[in-house]
Amino acid sequence: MVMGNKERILETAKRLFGELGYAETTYKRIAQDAGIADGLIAHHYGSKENLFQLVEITILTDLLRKIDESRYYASDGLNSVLNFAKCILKASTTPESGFLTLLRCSPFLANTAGADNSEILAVCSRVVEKMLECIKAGIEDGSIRADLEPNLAASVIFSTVFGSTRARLLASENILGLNFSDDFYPEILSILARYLEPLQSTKA
Amino acid sequence: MVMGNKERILETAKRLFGELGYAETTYKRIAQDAGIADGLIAHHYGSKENLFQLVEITILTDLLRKIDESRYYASDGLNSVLNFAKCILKASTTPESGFLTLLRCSPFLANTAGADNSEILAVCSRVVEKMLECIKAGIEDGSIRADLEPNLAASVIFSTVFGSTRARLLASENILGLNFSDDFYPEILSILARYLEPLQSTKA
Amino acid sequence: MVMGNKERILETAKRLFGELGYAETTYKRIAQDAGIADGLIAHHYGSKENLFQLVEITILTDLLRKIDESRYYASDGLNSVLNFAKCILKASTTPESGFLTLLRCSPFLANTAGADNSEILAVCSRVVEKMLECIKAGIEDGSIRADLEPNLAASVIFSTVFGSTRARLLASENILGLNFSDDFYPEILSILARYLEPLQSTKA
Amino acid sequence: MVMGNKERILETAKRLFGELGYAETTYKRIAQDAGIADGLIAHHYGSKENLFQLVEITILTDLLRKIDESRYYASDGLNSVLNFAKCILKASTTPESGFLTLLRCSPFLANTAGADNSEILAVCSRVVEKMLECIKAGIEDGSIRADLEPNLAASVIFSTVFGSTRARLLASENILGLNFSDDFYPEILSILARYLEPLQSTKA
DNA sequence: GATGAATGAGGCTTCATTCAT
DNA sequence: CATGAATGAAGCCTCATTCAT
Repeated sequence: MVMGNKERILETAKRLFGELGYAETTYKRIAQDAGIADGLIAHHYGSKENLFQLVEITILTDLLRKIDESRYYASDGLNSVLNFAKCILKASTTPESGFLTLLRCSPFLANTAGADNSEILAVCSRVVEKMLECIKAGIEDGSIRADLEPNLAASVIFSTVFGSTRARLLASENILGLNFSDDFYPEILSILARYLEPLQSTKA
Repeated sequence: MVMGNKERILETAKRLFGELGYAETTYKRIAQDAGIADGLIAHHYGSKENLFQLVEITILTDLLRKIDESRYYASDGLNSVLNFAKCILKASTTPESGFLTLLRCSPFLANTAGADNSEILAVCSRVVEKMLECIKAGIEDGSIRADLEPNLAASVIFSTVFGSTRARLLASENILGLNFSDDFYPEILSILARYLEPLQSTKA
Repeated sequence: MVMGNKERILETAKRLFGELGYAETTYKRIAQDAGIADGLIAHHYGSKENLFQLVEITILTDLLRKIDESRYYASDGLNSVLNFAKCILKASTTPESGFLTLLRCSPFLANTAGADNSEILAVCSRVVEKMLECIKAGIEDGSIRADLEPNLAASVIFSTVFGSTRARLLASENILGLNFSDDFYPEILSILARYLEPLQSTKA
Repeated sequence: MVMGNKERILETAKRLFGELGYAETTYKRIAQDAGIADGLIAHHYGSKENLFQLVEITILTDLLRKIDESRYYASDGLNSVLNFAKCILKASTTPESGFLTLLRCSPFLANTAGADNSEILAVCSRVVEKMLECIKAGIEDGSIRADLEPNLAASVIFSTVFGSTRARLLASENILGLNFSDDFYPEILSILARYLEPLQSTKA
């Protein structure tokens, strides 16, 4: 199937926002990389801010779908949380997912002052709520320890997962002396598992 | 003591880079906020990129000093690692520290393509190495479990700590539905402690 | 035929570089005189330096064409050299030729340090080589005295011809007490002719 | 003798105007090269334009003195003209003379529009008049052919001499394919001599 | 005399956006 | 839908010049 110009612009923008950041991704650059005329971008998407938001929403929506799929394979609440985390970690290693854009240009950080983020925030909220659901289900079914406050746990999980993807990105750009080996993500997941699981001592 | 213009520019820039990000922090804005003429910035600091790097280095160096101080109070390797983490978490709640700038404009993300980051990276490396020292000392003195690979542990710690500061920042900007309560940072610290400590079962 | 904006910019720049020199020919001035917006200059020509080089090349190329034409009317080598000189002298009295720009902003003198002149120099070299051809042809056909070293002769001819156009320009700007009468260029040509011709004594 | 700051500024400026041209010779650059503070230039010389004019006048006055000296050695009018030319050619090969500045920043071409050149022009006029004197003396004493119109002859001489110094400069900057050998200036002088001398045939 | 901080105008250039074709 | 010329605001930076010390 041939990709239409409109879609090609979106794909190119998704990649460039991730590689260059919001400010350095220009209309001209997008047009060049997509092989179309400057004006066509505005023609299809209006403003740069608008295009950016659409990119973010697309990425988040795709991620959300993946997360939903992953739940299907989870045997209990704990596993649905861990699968959730795995989805995010996997996206961070999949260039086409556009996850890089999320990291570089967090909707919160990249946009021009005063822009209307409400749409993006709505999708973000859905992600958060889905996580809360998973946690609560885990507490319910006994796979997650009952003394956890769901909101706090969600905060911990998101910060740990996104923190590790971001750290890995920085390391991959050759910045710190640290090597992020293949053990890194598994280590993060095991920490999360230990954090969520009921105390093992009782099992022994 | 009265602050000279040169220092005032640096302070203003530190704040603005944190609040607005690199791209939206303009000469004009800095000059207005500092109450001086546009040209003075270039006079004292050469270029925007240069000023930015100086800001980052200042922040990182201050942080490094705090970390060194914190080690004085640590009884063993484990505690020096945890104090290290506490220093970073504390900086994230101290506006004057400029930590916000670090989060928004990671040296890795903010600068224009092709800039020379070597100086900043040198300071970053010192932070990383200091952490590695702490971990190794802990393994040596038995306060940290011996089966940990120091590099992997450092990766985990940095990603967890910076991830949590970043998540808290995003939440503080009212972005997610999550409330980051006062329990959040303690929770992060306790997770790290559990991750590093030798297995408790022997104590029982 | 209506002149497009792109061409109008080039024409305006050609004139202004000649009248004001490189440094004082500003984007704003070009835009005003051409009746277009500042940004259009960069849009069409990239940079001021680039525009300047294009102007120079255009002028030199036009001159080269005239020189080629003039050769058609030359009966022998000597005449082709003299026609060559006449072409340059004529250009210096033809405002549209842009010759003034050549005098004011010699490629050698006007550009900012470190610019890439190679293209201009290539055209210059073609002018020089064409002159050498003419001289050698004249020596061959006996119309130019055989004891002349072609390189030296070319140096003399160029310095004399360009020197006279430059002196005339300065005088025309009312600078010296000297009046450059209509006899001036003919006098220069006759000096060149005497310099090149075989000794007349043989004719007598 | 130690050079005072004021004099050092003048010397440095003389050199830099020659090397860089008017526009690219900045206060900062002069101050750096002279090893003094920025503000001192304005303190001593007022404006850049003023400093430039002083430089030019200094150069021209020095040249005028040399020309006067050369006349002392001339046996007749023709020789005084040729010595005059020799003085100029010699200055063009003497860096300290500042002649380069005359070539690069002809008073006529370099200054900002609307500047008051009257002082420089006065010195220029003295140079021109001195040349006219020499020519007339030569006609008077029979060493220069009587049918020459003095003004025209002066124009020819100046344009030829300055033209050759300028061409040599361009060549020395490696610009054309032409090599300006040591024969060049002698050739120019011999052409001038032939131009001025009474017809030799009568002597034979 | 000497310093160098400070000013502010202006230069080149980039860029999102508009619009005629 | 598509092009790319055109706009003009704004950004970074340079620079001559002033001035307090």
